[in-house]
Amino acid sequence: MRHWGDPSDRRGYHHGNLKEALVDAARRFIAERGLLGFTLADAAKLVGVSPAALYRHFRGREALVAEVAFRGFTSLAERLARALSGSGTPLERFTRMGEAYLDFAEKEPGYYAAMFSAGAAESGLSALLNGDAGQGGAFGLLVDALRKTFPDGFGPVDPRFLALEVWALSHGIAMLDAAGQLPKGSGLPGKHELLRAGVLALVQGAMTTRK
Amino acid sequence: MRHWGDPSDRRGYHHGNLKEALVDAARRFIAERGLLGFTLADAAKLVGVSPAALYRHFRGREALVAEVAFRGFTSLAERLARALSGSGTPLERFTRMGEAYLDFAEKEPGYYAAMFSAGAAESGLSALLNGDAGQGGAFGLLVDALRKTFPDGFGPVDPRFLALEVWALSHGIAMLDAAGQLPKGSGLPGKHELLRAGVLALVQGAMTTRK
DNA sequence: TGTACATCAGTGAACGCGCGTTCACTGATGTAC
DNA sequence: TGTACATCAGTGAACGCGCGTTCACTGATGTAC
Repeated sequence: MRHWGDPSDRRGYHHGNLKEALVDAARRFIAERGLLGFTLADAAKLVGVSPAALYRHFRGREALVAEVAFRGFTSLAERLARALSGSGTPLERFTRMGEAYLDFAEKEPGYYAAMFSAGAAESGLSALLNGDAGQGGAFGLLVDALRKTFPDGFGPVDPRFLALEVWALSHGIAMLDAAGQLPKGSGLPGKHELLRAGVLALVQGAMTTRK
Repeated sequence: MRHWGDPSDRRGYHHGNLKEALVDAARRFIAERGLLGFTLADAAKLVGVSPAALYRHFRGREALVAEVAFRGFTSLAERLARALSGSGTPLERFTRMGEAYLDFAEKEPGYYAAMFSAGAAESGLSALLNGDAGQGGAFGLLVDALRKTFPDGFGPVDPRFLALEVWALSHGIAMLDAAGQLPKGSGLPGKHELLRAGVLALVQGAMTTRK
């Protein structure tokens, strides 16, 4: 079986799938070495192409990273939607969505780093985040999920406010985990339980808030 | 008044306070341009010294960044401790501690970025985080604060577990805010209210958890 | 108090390196007739 | 079907740059006698 991104993919002079292969290589290098450690030269070499070939498909390094981030947001939204549309009670599905988020951050650190890098917010990617669920926006998806999971609402609390809290907690756990700053072997439950219990507490806290 | 870090500080051939000035310059540059954008050459120039002078005080770039991170942890722990030892009810002081955390992340992005950079966990700095409160560990401080603020405990929930949740939420809010990914002008309350309400919900959630 | 000397914080020039990017080019592909 | 030609995805060599780091050095400081 042949894999894109492998130098042996080359079908002669034309690669045939260079753009995809470059995005894939970038994602992998960012995952391995971080956004700092990723270089165009390495990506080109991995793909089996000269460094200059990249410029047929991207304006430059920044554009390539932005493309990785873009695909990351798309992929994340897909996974969250899939987790949410599974079987079980609404609360179970909502919980599974949280797990899917942490899994994504852990298994796709390349995507995740690109998505939340310094320049990501400026390059119009935030629309992907804050867009409606129908437009594939991950945040909109979360808000919708909250509305469906808890149809009675949260009293005076705006679902978007609650969604922000859930997201911030998820993001914080994911970042601390990625940085190796969650205590290991302390006898404490792991990150998934951390998120599950935290989300439950946030939701319950919102529901018991009365004007 | 003269400031360290200003080229005019030079008292002739010997700087007199070069180490401090370099750490300060590094912190400022990291704040302005991020960890990627910070260079030793810029720091040396700002301080008014040749790039080579740095090597009298640090083994290299990495060591300088580690020193910035070290001071960041120390400074954060001090501020948290100060916020906690103020006036008011325990809950008020605990809330103020959360605000101090967010303020630190916002006002000292140089420290914060260095503290939570990729290499920070490996360089023994995690001890500063996870150490006891008596040793100045910020996390230990948080655990202690929870114990004192809620002397009745949290039923079956380990205070360290709750502290992790609070910290992850704080960190997540701070990171999203720094990346410009918290929605602005949406009519939603700001980050401080986000943290206050979130922490309250987490604490209440823990208190109402019964085996 | 004055002098010799050890110490050490600085200089400044240079280094090797690897980066992102450019350029004129060439080989492959697809289409018109 | 065969040929001419436009298109365009690749090459490969080179670029300028700025980085972190080194080196032999020099000037200032402090101490012993």
